[in-house]
Amino acid sequence: MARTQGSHAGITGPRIREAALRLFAEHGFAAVSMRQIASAVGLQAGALYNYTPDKQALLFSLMKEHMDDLLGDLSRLPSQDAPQARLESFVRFHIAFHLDRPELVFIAYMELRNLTPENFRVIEGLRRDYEDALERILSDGVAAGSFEVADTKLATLAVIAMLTGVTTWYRPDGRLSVPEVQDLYWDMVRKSVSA
Amino acid sequence: MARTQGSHAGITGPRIREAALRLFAEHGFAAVSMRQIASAVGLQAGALYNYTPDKQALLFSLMKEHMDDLLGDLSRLPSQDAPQARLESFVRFHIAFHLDRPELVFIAYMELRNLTPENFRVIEGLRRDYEDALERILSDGVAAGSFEVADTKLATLAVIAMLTGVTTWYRPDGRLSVPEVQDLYWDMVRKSVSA
DNA sequence: GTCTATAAATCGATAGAC
DNA sequence: GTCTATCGATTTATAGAC
Repeated sequence: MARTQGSHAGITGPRIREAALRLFAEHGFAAVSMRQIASAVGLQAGALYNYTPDKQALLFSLMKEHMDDLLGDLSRLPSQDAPQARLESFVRFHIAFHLDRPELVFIAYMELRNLTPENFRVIEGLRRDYEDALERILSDGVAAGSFEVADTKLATLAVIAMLTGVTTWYRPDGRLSVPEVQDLYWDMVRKSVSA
Repeated sequence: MARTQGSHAGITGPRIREAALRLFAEHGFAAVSMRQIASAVGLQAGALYNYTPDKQALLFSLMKEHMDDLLGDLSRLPSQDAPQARLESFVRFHIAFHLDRPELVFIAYMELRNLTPENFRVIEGLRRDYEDALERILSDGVAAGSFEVADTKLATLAVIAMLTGVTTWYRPDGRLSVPEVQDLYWDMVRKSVSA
């Protein structure tokens, strides 16, 4: 089955998503026009609608794939270790994953309010699943006497907020390497939930 | 000097700022039109330009005032105490201040990219002043042997990120009171910088 | 100080040619 | 699959009456 002349299916789609990702992260979903996205890929605006039914679906698709990747990678972490080891794995994973895709992280947080209600519920549910995984580690650690945490739900949100904040300041050419950042954050998290 | 008929100077201005604040926080700066703001205050769009030269100045004004309030209140905290006491004051202050104005906090972080370059530099400088105040506390504590922090700059950003995250989940009618939240976060912060 | 009216530009999305 | 052209709505901001 030969491709139609001028067709770039399989390559144009991803390029559109990458351009949208970059532009949404830089200017915000509402501030970016379909014409801007098309221009960044070398297309006219109308051609975008061969790849997405509308602008909203493009945003949702980016966020959904991001959350699926996050939960997919998370599920591959060792889950039989002691709570302290699982917490360390979580901390190092969270930092590495988020530093690897700062634009997606930014969008997944900043553009929640630009999702339609039903799309919002989907993303919010996935986010909740992720939080629950960390809370489970903390609860197990408290039950085992490894951690001393007065409120596991609050501690979960506090740790995630602390770790995710790394994307706001980390620069690859900066003072610290990723492993150094992981070590420093792990040290703080470890102490914050210790007895 | 009698006021012109129909004039509401001194009351309309603040009402416009409050409406803009609420709408920006809910939908984002770029997604809110001057007509929406005017409508929320019972005006036509043109009337807004008696109070702000343009939409950008309205956003900047909200963010600038917020940062000035933050630094003003911060400067009134006791600064002669021991590092541990100063850190506790900072943590409790940060939480109380931010929970008291979640919409401004949200905007001051989310809409940075919608500021013009010169306006961005102003806000970024004030934010840096605030971070420096916390880093000073941590550095003093390390020098005094009260804290054990491997990297005071990273610890500063980590603590601020953790604390500011409270605005994303706290609800006044929720499970925890503000003092309870302050206690829980202070416990985690205290341990995270301890020896 | 607020209004109506409007300028000038841009928006998302669609239709139809190729 | 991409193009040109366009619809209809909306945008910021301004001009001028009152």
